[in-house]
Amino acid sequence: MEKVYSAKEVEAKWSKYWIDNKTFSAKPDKNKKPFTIVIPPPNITGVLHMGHALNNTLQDIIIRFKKMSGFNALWVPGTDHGGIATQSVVEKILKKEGKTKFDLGREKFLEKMRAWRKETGDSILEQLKKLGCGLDWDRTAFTMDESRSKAVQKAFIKLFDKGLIYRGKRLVNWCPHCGTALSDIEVEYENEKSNLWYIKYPFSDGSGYITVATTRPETMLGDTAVAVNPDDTRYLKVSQKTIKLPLIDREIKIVKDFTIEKEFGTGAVKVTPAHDANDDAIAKRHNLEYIEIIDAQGKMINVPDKYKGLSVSDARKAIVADLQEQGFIEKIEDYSHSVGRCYRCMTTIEPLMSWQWFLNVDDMSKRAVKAAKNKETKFYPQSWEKPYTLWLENLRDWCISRQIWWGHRIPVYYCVNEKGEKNSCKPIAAYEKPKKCPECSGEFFLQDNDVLDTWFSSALWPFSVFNWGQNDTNTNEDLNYFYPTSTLVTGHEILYLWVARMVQFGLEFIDDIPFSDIFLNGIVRDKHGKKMSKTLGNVVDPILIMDKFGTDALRFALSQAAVPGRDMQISDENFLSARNFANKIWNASRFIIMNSSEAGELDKNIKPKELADRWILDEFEDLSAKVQLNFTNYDIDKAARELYDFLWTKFCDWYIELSKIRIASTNIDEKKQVLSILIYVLKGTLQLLSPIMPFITSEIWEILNENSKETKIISETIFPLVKNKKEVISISQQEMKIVQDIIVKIRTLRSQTNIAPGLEIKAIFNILDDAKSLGAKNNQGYIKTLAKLNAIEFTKDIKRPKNSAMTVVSGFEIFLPLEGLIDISKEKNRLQKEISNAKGEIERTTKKLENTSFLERAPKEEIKKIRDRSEEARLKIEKIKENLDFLQ
RNA sequence: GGGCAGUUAGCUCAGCUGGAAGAGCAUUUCCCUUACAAGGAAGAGGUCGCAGGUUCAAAUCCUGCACUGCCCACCA
Repeated sequence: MEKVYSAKEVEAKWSKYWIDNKTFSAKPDKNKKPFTIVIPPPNITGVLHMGHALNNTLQDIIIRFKKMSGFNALWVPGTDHGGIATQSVVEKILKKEGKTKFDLGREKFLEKMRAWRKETGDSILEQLKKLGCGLDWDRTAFTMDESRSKAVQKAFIKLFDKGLIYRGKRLVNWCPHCGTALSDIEVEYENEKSNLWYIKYPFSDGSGYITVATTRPETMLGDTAVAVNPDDTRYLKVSQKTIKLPLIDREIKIVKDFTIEKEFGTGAVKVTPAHDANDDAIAKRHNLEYIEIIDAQGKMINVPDKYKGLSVSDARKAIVADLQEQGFIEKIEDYSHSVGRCYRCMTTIEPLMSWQWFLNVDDMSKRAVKAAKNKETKFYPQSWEKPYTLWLENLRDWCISRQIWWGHRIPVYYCVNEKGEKNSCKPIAAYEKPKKCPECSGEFFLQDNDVLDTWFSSALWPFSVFNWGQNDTNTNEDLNYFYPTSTLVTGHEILYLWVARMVQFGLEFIDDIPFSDIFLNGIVRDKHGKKMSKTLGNVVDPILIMDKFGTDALRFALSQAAVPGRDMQISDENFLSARNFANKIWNASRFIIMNSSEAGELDKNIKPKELADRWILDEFEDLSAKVQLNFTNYDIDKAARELYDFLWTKFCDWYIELSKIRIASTNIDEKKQVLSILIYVLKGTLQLLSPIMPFITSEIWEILNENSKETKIISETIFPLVKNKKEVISISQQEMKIVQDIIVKIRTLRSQTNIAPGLEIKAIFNILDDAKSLGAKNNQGYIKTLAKLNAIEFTKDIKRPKNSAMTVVSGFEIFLPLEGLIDISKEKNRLQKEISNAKGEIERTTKKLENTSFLERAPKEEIKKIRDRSEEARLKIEKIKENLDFLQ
């Protein structure tokens, strides 16, 4: 074994091994309990970023943990076609060639899309292999492959036939850049500095005007009313009047609506039903006319020639200028308000009227809410449940059609005549083009041009990956066994976009929730707390981190930072420290392996006879229980920290150091004993760590078992059983604490009196309390080794050795005779400081002990603890003072 | 406007079923001690955001407030 752990070869070896040997493939098996995770399918546009690295590391940890806990663990891989996002990437490439998708036409363009997918499609899955993910690669799915497409069709047809999917012309969120409608959650709102224009709308009868305040003056050409609050005393008498719209002189009414806030602006609102969601609602209540003035390209239509064809922003400038010139602008204020943008291209959304397909989700939403409230779907952390149910309760129908080409084409066919003109027959939803129209017996059909929202197929993912929808039955062997899946691990940013819809569809189609646990991970931020983004240039590439620090280091650093539901800041320091940890594990193992190979065959039976042995075994049991509990509760961060602390501090700094004296022993039995315990604890710890750091633990495990009959594959092993341990500190742990205290005290003494670290010296322990000193007496060997002493003299009432450094621990005084070596004045200062520390302790404790309420109400053990502490501090001061006198 | 998190050592964060303030990194001193200098030993560094309250006892429970970040909402 090399002195420094080199991750590269080890990682390449094991990620290949797991794939070649199908370590993580799973089939239905009645004798084992399933544990299933379905991957959040990354978009095929994607390259692995930190968010993926985190999300998939967490899933892999859970899968490996469950597998090693005896479950039939399955993790299904796959990718998403990504709808608008992916199409726009290819469109950008076309644009560089000076072409648009229309130059190619639908079929050619889709060919191009498929070619692009083939080329770059699954590269992210390759990166997941590098990350070590224990996925069942034979099950790799794609949202647009044959099986998944069939599932989409089946789902659509079912919903259509049930009457839940319908087509209508409605006000939708329209992205002029992407040229498609979007659902409500695909719009992101952002505050923008703008103006509030106050425009005078003259009454038709010439009796003055009413002023409206608006952020969108250009839409005035589509106004069909002005609305005021019915309680607004300023406008009590205006409702009989009409208004003559400036610039175009169209006559519009004044309506009264309770939603209008009197305090805002002038309390009078211009109403543009065809281009504003609020106005649309008002228009419905008051039966107002809809006038469309903006088209799908974001250009003005149905307006005077002067404005026709202008973009929205140009139209705004022109209209404001004209209004100003004609004296209709009362004033212009600075104003900041939120503007909706397309979540893919950040273009400002235009609300406009459009023919679209909608899905009525009322019933599914209610069922999803019920499932959450009954804790059938549980959230980790729980705080997400409330916003989740709130969102579901206030859902409007989902606009599922998109005017793009890349996606699942809507399986609806219209009966047409020979010229291709639509007949009035009812559209038909079907897998294939119908042969004959049931209404008119016509034989010509056209398929709907739109495709489905990419999230429609994503919503089917938890069961479409198990090939739901391939036939008339609603289930199959895989679904029966693996569905509902166990845990969904994802970021909260797609809680509504994806998670909620999977639950809705699972309940709708399978009549069961898709997963019981929803584990939400946070966002990975840079070291300044900024979200990583290409434009900011602060993106940390996980692949580079893997190459630089090792994949296990990346995984460990992410795990340690992954407090459920919380964002995390991460930087090279985290990875560096994790890499050092990997090296530490490597070297500890190296030490043990080197020595055990010299020792020959080891005892299988562990006979812990020494304090240190009992102690480390107790500590290991605690660790095992804690880590397994943490994994179960998705507290991956806690598990990582527990393992780090145990391995580094308890195992390496203490137990291995303590074991050295016995390893060096000439007594071969003694040597074998301690080595068998070292190996036992090391192996167990490697197992517990292997879900987080699978590569290094696999490698060490293999080396450890080189000549053994045990499996050489750590992933195939089962975790050590957790004994039902009480939450108390064991006797060994108490005793060990005393020994450690003594060692640290002596080392401190040595360090502060500048005794050369290598120099072995003698110590005198002057016993003050026989009972308390027993532990030290029984474990002198440890104290000598770790405190570098060549002898310990136990005495009572000794004469103080001349010029010695001293300190007091529980049960005795310790003297280090250092004739001629110590600086008397320095030693005095040091002792003074110890006294002042002890005095502080006395002050704190006496304050409590003089408090009668404390003595009356606090538990007895607590009072005893304080008394002991107080007494110890008192004794300490007394002894140090004696020594100070002696030094003088 | 509503909701949810967070505020602890210079930095990143643990601790929060109430009983002596913790880790990593950075920093100071010493040490290349035969597992590891990607290491070891010993230090220094905090009135736990502010103000009240409950309690014998509060970083931990309750109530306000401030700041930061996120989410939701029909902010014309």
